[in-house]
Amino acid sequence: MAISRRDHLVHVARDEFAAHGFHGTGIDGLLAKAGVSKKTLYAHFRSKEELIVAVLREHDTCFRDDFRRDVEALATHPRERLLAVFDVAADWFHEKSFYGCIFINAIAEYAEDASPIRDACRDFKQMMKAYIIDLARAAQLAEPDIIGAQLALLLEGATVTAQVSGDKGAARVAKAAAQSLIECSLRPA
Amino acid sequence: MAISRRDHLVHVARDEFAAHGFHGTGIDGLLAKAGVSKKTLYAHFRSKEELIVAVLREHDTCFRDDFRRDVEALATHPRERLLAVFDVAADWFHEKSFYGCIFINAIAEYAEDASPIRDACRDFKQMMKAYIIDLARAAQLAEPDIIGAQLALLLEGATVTAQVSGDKGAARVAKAAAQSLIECSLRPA
DNA sequence: AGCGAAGTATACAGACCTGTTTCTTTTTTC
DNA sequence: GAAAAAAGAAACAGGTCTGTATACTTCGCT
Repeated sequence: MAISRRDHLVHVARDEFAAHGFHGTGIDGLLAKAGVSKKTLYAHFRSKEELIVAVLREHDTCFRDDFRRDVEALATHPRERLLAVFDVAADWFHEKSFYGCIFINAIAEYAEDASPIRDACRDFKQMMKAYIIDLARAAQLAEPDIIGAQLALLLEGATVTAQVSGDKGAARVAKAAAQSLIECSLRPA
Repeated sequence: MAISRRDHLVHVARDEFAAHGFHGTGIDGLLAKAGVSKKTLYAHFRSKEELIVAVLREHDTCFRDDFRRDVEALATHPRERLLAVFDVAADWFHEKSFYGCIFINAIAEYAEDASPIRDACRDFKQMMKAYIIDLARAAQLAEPDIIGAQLALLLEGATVTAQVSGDKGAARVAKAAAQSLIECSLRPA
């Protein structure tokens, strides 16, 4: 079975929002790109905001699944997987259509304290952090919560740096820092 | 002498852009908030984009000066100053009107490869990284370029995390990571 | 006092925005 | 093959956007 029009629309919308921003992407242009009529859009979503939330939620699960798969394909031992995170990130940064983290970009445009958009972004960030902490725990590091949170910050920083400065080497820098942090935690003073 | 209308406008524009985004801030509303007429705006700037660039450039120098002053006020010894960076960041995160890094937010909305907006953002990030590397060099760390770049990533990550997740404790996490990285570099294996 | 620069207020143009509606066409299902 | 559901096409409504133009007012300076 081919994918539904809804899913196709969400997929195209994700690319357009990532490339041109959320306010910068008009409904008409988006629909033309997707080859979908306005009626269909508003049959599935009540508003543009609802479409945005759907895009973010879909990207959340999609990105998570891909990321985990890639990490697990790159390394098998837990401690290596913790570092492989940054190799997967490096590949991501090098993608032709890399526009930074769509959740960060979404918050930049929708800064209201409480909104489904913000919720989706928070949820994604929490999930990623939890994943890295899980890897740290599997690696049997002494304080997985602390190290995991630190590595998550490095990943965020590398992502933003790759986006804003176009410095894709940020992934390597972050990986080196991660390595230092892990090694340090293994031989306490 | 009172500040010029131009500077006043740029200042108000910065607050509005930070709070509601660039596309989300309309010229009319902005002018009403600033108490300035449209004619005055377009006498000083040829377009909204030119105003945005002016806002970013002004914020660049303003933020840099404040940041350095605060770091230098908090600590005198180079190594302490390197850590004080994260204390200053923590204060920033706790400000009532903290909306993340305006340069990151700008790139999120204006992702074109080459534009004066992107240039302003790149310049700011490069300047901040250079500042941290300078501090690392003054602290006589073995590889100031490497450690400095790593600490810059931590600062970026903490900023984004504080913004997206509202987790202002990210500054503390980043500071702890910075401390580990510095200590590690002082006692090589 | 008077002149000119600078600012305000406001209307306007033209484009674009989101979302609705109407009518036609395609596709599915029985 | 016919009824029914889904989707396309396109016009439309009402609003907002940036940027321009016009007319009036205020302020500084001489």
